[in-house]
Order: sequence, then C-alpha cells, then structure tokens
Amino acid sequence: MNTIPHITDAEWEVMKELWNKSPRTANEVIEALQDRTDWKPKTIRTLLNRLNQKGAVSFLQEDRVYAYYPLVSEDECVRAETRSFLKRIYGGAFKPMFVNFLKDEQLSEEEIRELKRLLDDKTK
Amino acid sequence: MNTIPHITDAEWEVMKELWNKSPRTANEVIEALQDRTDWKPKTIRTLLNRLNQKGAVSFLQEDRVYAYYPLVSEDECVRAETRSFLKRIYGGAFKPMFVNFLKDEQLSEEEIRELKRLLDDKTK
DNA sequence: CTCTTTGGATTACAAGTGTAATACAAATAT
DNA sequence: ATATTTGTATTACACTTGTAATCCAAAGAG
Repeated sequence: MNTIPHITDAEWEVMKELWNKSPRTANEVIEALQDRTDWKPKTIRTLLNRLNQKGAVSFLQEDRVYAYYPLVSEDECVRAETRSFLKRIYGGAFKPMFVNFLKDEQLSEEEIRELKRLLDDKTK
Repeated sequence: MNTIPHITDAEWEVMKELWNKSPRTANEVIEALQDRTDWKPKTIRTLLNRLNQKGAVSFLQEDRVYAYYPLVSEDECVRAETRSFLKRIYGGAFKPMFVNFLKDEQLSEEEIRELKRLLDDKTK
C-alpha cells in the first residue's frame, strides 16, 4: 500500500529540508532554501503544495500557519530512486554500475579499503 | 563542446537498441523493441525523431529508408546520468550510495567476492 | 471598524514527455 | 496511369515540471 510518490528534482530539495528537521513552517523551509537555491517564496510554496497533494508530506496547523513534515522517509525515497535509476540505466544490475563507477572515479587507497570493509561486514 | 543531450526514459530504450547495434533502420529498431515494450511503431518513430533533433543520433539514407546510429556513446551517457543521479540523491558522494545499496540488496557470497576483486584490481 | 499585510489556495504558462494520429510524398501494385 | 502501401514529417494532446503570479480570507495596524 505504501507506494512512494515520485518526487521531482525541485521537490527533492524541499524534502531534504524536511528530512533534516521537521515539522517546519513554509517560511522556515523558504528561509532554509534561500542559500542553496534562488527560488522565490511562492515557488517553494507551490512545491510544498504539490508534495502534499502527492502524499509525500503533511502538515500540522499551528496558529494560522502550516508546519510541514514528511510522510515518506528519506531512506525509502532514496532506495526507490536508486532502484529506478539502476533499472533504467543498468538494467537493474548493480555490478555494471559499480564497474563503471570504478572506471570513472579515482578512489584513494583509504576509500578502497573502506569499501572492502563494508563488503566484509556484509559477509557476516 | 560535446554536451550530452538529456535522454528521457523512453528515449533511453531506443538508444539502448542503437548502442547495441547500429546503424539500424526505424523498422529494425521498432521490431527489436516489440518484445520489451508495447509501444506503437509511430511512437518509436517519434522517439527516433526527437533523438535526432536533440543531436543524440543521426542517420544514413539507405534506399528510401533511414538507418540511425548514435552520436553519443553509451559510456558517456551512462556516466552523465550516474553523476547527475549521485548529485541529486546523495550529494555527489559514491560511498553513501554504496552503503545504502548494500543495506538494501542481498548479494551472494560470489558477488561480494567479485566486487572485492574489482576493488583489488583498482589498487594496482 | 476599515486598511494593509500575510499566508494559503487557485491559476498560469511554457517546455518537456509519453504516446500516438494524420498528412504527404515516393515506391509499388495493378 | 491510378490506387495503395509505406516511410518520413508534421501535428496532437494530456500530464508533469519548473517557476511563479494572482486571488482571497484572516490577522494585525491604526
């Protein structure tokens, strides 16, 4: 039942704020986003509205003002996005993506050890 | 100069066919996609057209028929998409994504060994 | 009590996308 | 030479997304 709504790029920025701390009023979210974006307040209100309509957030009414909070966790959204990305680009397989990434990116010795450690933990 | 055009989900399916083998006529692409999708031939022609317009593919005229081929490599598209995905969801860092994926997915012993081997190769 | 401000609700509007159908010209069949 | 088929070009149309502006009601200012 708990289908995760699709969150667009712009909406994602708003969600990040709410995942970071919630509930927060529209104005609080707007202020928080002033640094990272150049969106007008109205734009951010639109995004909050759409997120509400698609069931990604809800709000409490404090005074005359809404305080929004997420209805979907960052974790599940991240996983959903990752899965759909992997499916689209790599046919769902992690390994090719991993290989490709390794080709592309140069990781430090330390990072490589780190990743191996993570794999080790997985074995147990 | 070589900016990679944005390739949509549907277009990506078409590109996969052309990356797989090219040049191919519209009809060949259409036939190849009959299995994997339920798109009408006209739809696929539209996609080929759009890909052409955005500079992702071009074509040779054979007889009266176009044979399409990619202008952008799978590799660069995949990398571009991966980067933008990582940026959007994980703030650009690979490790959190890796961690998250490991949490989510159960890999076989063999797969884990495989990944470790890949990391080993990287060290040399 | 009216005037202004402010927050939420509604509306806007162009570009991009999914998903085709229609129009047209050339090749083919008759 | 026409009629039909077939491939390409053009057009369609609703939904999503980015990016707001306008409308309206309630709260606060005077």
